[in-house]
Amino acid sequence: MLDRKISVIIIDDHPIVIEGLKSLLNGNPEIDITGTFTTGKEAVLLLKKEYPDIILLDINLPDVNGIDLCREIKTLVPEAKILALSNHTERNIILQMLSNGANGYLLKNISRQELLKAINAVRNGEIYFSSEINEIIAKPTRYELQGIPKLTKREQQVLDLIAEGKTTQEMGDQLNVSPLTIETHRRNLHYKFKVKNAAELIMAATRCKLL
Amino acid sequence: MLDRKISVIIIDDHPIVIEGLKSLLNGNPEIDITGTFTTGKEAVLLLKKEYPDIILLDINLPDVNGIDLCREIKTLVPEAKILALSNHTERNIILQMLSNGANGYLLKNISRQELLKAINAVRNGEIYFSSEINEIIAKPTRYELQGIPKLTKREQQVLDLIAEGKTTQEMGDQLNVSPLTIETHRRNLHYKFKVKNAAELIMAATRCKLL
DNA sequence: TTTTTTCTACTGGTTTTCAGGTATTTTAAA
DNA sequence: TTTAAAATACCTGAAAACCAGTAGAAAAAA
Repeated sequence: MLDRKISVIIIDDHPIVIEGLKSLLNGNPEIDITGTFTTGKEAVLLLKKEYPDIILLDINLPDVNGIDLCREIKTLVPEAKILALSNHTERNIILQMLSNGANGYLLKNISRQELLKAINAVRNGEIYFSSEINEIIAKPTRYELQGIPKLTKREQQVLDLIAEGKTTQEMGDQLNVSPLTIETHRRNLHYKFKVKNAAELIMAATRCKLL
Repeated sequence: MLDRKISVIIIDDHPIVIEGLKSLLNGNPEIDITGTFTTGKEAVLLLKKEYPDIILLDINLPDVNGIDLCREIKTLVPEAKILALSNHTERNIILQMLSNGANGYLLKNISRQELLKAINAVRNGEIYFSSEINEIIAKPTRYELQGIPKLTKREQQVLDLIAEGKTTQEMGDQLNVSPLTIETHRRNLHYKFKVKNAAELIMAATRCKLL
């Protein structure tokens, strides 16, 4: 490891977070922060020229979705280790980041010690989670286990209108289809969410963040 | 202003944020960070001895609610200016902070320039909001304007059961009252939330965080 | 204690949803 | 291009929800 420093780049739109990470890492002589970016585009441009060891990646970016960006970065520089950095504690977001190639997931309340531990872990090819994240992954709720139903465009439209309190008749008028068609979509929504009426449907959809 | 430096204390449970704020403010010779705290209790203890000019206060703290803490701090050191620092963009949280004595509200994506601007503004007795916050305050949504309905115990019970997908009949059995009574409660819920069916009711109640 | 609110229950309606179907056309995938 | 999925449309009967008004008893607040 004494051949060269660990190069780290930071992608986060919050100046506070960038400065904070710099400050937490700067004390360490092995680490060299080679770039900080506030947008996904900027970061991607640099990655076409430079190849960092570690990428600290925020999920909430102004220009692109961090989850998609993760995949893009992994294809661009597959050997770089990506550490997701976020306040999101939703199980499926964490899993999506992993499936898109992240090597670890950290919450923003992380300490200097744990940050360094995480960086070392992913350098050694391990997958690292901060302790809260470990628990979230280990304890899926009933809804998370049953998965998020995949809705068609029409079904999503109908779902949105149901949430607005529209009646089947009104929805038919608005979408220019027969109310009988709307009833079919409604029935399919009930089936997909395993619920038996509109109230329960809205609850289920809300939990799945589909509303 | 040349008599002494502006003393600032920071209350935030994220090391990254504390380091970030320090780093953003340290360059300024007029500012002196006299303390950083990761819990509300620690901060309150210090405030009984020292009186800072500016308090940068996070709303999400592990031990206490930042909104309550704001009031406590304001009673303890009324002359100190409190700048709330948070990612919350919900209108009523912002207003609660103000009503509890905050002198400004900043989002955590703030830049160094704006942070300094905010500190100067509150020092001069102004109330400061970052631009996004200004917009949120200026544009209340329909729900925010109409306020949160006050429900009776029974109504809340019925609402919960509706959210579980229970029918009027089932609710009557479960609460040992006539289904006709449940219908009355249902009707009153619709009236209070200004909605016309169960789906809309669940949406409205969810927005009001009553579910 | 008086007043108000809450909970309860009823009548008599109308409207909407729900749960079975069937079937054609359009769109997307293999 | 064949196949599969999605969207469309229609039907019926039963169940549930919704509306509008009334009104007594119990509980809480003034």
